Amino acid sequence: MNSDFTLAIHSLTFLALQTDRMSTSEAISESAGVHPVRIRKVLSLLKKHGFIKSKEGTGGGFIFVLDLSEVNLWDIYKITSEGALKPKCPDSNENCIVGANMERVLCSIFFGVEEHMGEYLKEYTIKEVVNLVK
Amino acid sequence: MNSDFTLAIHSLTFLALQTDRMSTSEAISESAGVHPVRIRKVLSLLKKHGFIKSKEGTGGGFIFVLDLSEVNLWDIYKITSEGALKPKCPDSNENCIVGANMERVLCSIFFGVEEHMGEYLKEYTIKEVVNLVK
DNA sequence: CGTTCTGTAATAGTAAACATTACAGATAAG
DNA sequence: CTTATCTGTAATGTTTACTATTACAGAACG
Repeated sequence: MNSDFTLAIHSLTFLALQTDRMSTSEAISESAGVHPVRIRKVLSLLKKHGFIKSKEGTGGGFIFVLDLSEVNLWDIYKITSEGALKPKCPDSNENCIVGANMERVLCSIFFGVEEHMGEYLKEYTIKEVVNLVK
Repeated sequence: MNSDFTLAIHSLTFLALQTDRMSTSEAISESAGVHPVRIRKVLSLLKKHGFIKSKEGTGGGFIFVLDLSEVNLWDIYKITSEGALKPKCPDSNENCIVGANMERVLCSIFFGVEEHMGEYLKEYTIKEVVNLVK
C-alpha cells in the first residue's frame, strides 16, 4: 500500500486546523515532509468527492467544505486505497487444485477483511483525529 | 506488504492436501508460481512456530504437524506480517502541531486496525481454506 | 500582464520485493 | 562411503512500486 491514505489524513487534519483560510499545497507538504505535487494529487481526489474545495491563483489553496465530524477514515480509505489489501497473486499453477483456486479464495477473504476494517475505520472522524493530535 | 502471508497460506493449504507424505519446496513453488527459495524462507518461519516439520535429503520436504483446524490465519499473519499495516511516515515537520503528532496518532490507529483485523482472521482456519479451495 | 497558485503529465530516482546463484549440511539409497 | 536429493541461508542481481522532480498549461488576483 502506498501512503496516499495517510497523506490524505494528514492533509485533512492540517486543513481542519485552518478552516478560516486556504492552505497551499506547499504549506501542507512542509508539514507532511513530502513533495507538494503529491499533496495536490491526493487532494484532487478528495476534492472530487466533495470533502474540500480548491482555488487557483494568489491567495488560493485548499479548504475544508464539510463539517469535521462528517468525514471518517473509511471514506478516505475508500477514495485513496480501496482494494490495496488484495494480494497480488503471481501466475500459479492451474493444474494444481491449490494453485487453480487460491487466488479466488484469497480475494474473497481479503475482501472480507477490508469490509471488516471499514467498520472500525468508520468510528474515526477527522474531528477525532484532530483531538488526538492536539 | 510483501506476499509472505499469502504464500504461507498457499503452502499450508498445499501441505494440508498431502498429509501422508512430505512435499518439497519445489513442488510447492510450482503450485504457487514463485521461486523455491522463497518457499523455504517462509516455511522456515512456520517451522519455528511448530506448525510444520521439515526433513533434509532424499524423500525430505515439509509436512503438517498440527491439526488443520488448529491453525488460523491470524496466527499466520502474526508470524509473517505483523506490523505491516503501520504507515511509514516520512520525516514530518516537528514545528507543526500536525507534523509533530501525526505519526503517533496514525500508529495508534493502525495498531487498532490490525487488532480488529485479527478478530476476523481468527475465524478462518486452514481447514476452512481447504474447503473453500475444493 | 506579471505573480501566485492549482492541475496534470512526463521523467528520473529510490526503495522494497522478488529471483537467482551459490554453497554448506543433513539424509537416504546404492 | 560415495553420490544424489533436499533443506537452510547468505549474497547478489533484477524487477516493480513508490516517490521526487521537472515542466508547463490554465485560473485567479492585484
